[in-house]
Amino acid sequence: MFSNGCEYGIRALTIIGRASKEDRKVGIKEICRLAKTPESFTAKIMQNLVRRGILDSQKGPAGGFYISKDLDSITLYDIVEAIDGTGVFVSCGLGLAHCDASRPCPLHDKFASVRQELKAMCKSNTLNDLLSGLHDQVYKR
Amino acid sequence: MFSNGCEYGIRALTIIGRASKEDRKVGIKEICRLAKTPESFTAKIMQNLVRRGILDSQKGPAGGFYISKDLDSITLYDIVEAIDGTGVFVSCGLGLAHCDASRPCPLHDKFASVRQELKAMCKSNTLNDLLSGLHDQVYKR
DNA sequence: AGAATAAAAGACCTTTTAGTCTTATATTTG
DNA sequence: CAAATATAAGACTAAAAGGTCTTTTATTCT
Repeated sequence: MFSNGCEYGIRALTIIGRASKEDRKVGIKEICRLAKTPESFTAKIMQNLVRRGILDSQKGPAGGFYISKDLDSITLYDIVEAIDGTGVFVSCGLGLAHCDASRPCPLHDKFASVRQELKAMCKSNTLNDLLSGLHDQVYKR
Repeated sequence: MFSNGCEYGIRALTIIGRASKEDRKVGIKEICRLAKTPESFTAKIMQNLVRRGILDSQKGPAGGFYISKDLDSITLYDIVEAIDGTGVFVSCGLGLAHCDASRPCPLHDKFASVRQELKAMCKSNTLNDLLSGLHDQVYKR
């Protein structure tokens, strides 16, 4: 459904979000240790999210990643869009470039409603919502 | 959502299914011309589906692909499973190997219901159902 | 039987995704 | 200012997905 990078990104953001609630910055090593994600790859994803304004970072000692925005203002949709784009929310189930209500593929209506529910779910869940489901050992292997 | 190969496979099957209703076999060239899919790649997918018993084929002149099963007995789920496997129907939204109701990831419940709707949709739609939405120029570019 | 036709098989190539590693840059602290 | 620390940037490598091409095998038709 989502790319590996996107899954890693979401997991990492929950770790950072939790720390941010305690006004703590988190280094990439700690993020990846807790999120169980590959370090260099995750770092690259984080940098992309910083550029897109979802995340903040500070270099140097006592630096790390943190979130300055309201955790309720960052939706799952925002995160997925930033990493994977909107394809999963809008593309035709049969991969057609020109599939819409006026020229529907055989799957159009049925697929559209699934996509719609996915989209609604992602729009209605914020990073803060995810934190309530994040107990200490969630990402244990 | 589905792989390219899976999308091609579904499109190709609608072409073959329609022909099978008229007791016609279809060659790979005609299938790909109508389904707008790449020929060699589609052929490979068809061969996989033949091996898995979803599709039948006959070599030689006047040969081609056809479906001998009841078109109502082949669900979208069967097709997706044959080509992409069951991953999309069962995997954790955050990519965790051990995510379930007893040890849920922060997204588990919300994601499970989307996945569930996708699964239900795929199980309840048969190849025959798709044919009613297939008018002549559906896969026109 | 021989020629033509069509799928089967599998080697091969290309592109994208996934992931690593090295070097540079910024920040803090002593 | 120097040393240490941490992110930024980007070149690089590996693996998977996507796709092509050639050869073989089965079937039909003359």
